[in-house]
Amino acid sequence: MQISMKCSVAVHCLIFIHEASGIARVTSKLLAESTGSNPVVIRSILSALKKAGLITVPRGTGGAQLCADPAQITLFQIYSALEPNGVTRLIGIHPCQDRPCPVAQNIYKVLQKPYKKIEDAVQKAMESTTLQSMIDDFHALVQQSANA
Amino acid sequence: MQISMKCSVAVHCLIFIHEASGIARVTSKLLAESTGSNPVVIRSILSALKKAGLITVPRGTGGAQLCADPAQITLFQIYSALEPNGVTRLIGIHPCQDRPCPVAQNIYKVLQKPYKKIEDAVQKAMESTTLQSMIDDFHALVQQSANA
DNA sequence: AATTGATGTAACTATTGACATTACATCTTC
DNA sequence: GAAGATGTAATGTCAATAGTTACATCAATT
Repeated sequence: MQISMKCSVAVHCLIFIHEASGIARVTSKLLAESTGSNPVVIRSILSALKKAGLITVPRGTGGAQLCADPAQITLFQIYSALEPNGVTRLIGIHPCQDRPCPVAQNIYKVLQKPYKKIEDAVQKAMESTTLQSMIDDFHALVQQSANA
Repeated sequence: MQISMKCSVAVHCLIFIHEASGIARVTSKLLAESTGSNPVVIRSILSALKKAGLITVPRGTGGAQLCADPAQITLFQIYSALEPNGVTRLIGIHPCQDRPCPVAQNIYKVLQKPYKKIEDAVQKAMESTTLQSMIDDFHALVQQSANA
């Protein structure tokens, strides 16, 4: 399993919501068209972001809005909102502890240290990226293509 | 997709091969029993490790052996041997570049920087773990349970 | 209050990928 | 040549992901 596309879609939605703020009412249908996804999929992602306290989604009328400072929202927060077990689920160890082999009985513990190192590295990398930095990059890219 | 169990099985095999060196002839059947996996799966893993120059597997007779210093074999080498696109495949971005929305057209580029950061972090974490360090941890664990 | 358009969810389907298994050709040693 | 091992293609199985349909609920407008 990978860092699912849900994560990239979520970032997409958050940037969209930020850019549309005060301009348009952002509905799941609109986001579905922009992301090439499905309104139901979008709603489930927005629901997760909502539970994490990153956005508000008024019921009935729609119109999602950020409810936190983009500079304070990290990629790790976004990812964690979507994936219950977070970084842990990125890694799998084959089950074999019941085997009569000493390697089999200890491989799990042997792998724990290096795998934890990887998880921590991923978390740190995600925490070092904020929504604001991605919005800034987005603006720079739009500016570039406007000049071309 | 995740760092597949192939990777943990591969480490399992390499430790097994190291420990059995000079004691027993390590066949895919033996490794399958120890890992709780299947001889064919083991053979495909050994084949990848062989191509990466980490082990030798004599045809016909079997008896895999390390052909590199465990202190020089990193987890990243092991993982890269198994997964063709390495760390890149850990991450997915939804396809939407053909959409008429500026966010859709730029989201791929916006995500490249943070995702590259994650990949680099994973690679570094993997490179900092050697087979030797895992073998050492394994020995310590065996020693512990012998004392208990 | 009826209509419209939106969200919140459950349920189902389709697809993909990982792993397991079968089968068989090939190779080495005895 | 027989036995046992590897190399590999082909198939089966299962879980996870994404897409879709359906419908209850809600808020604003008329």
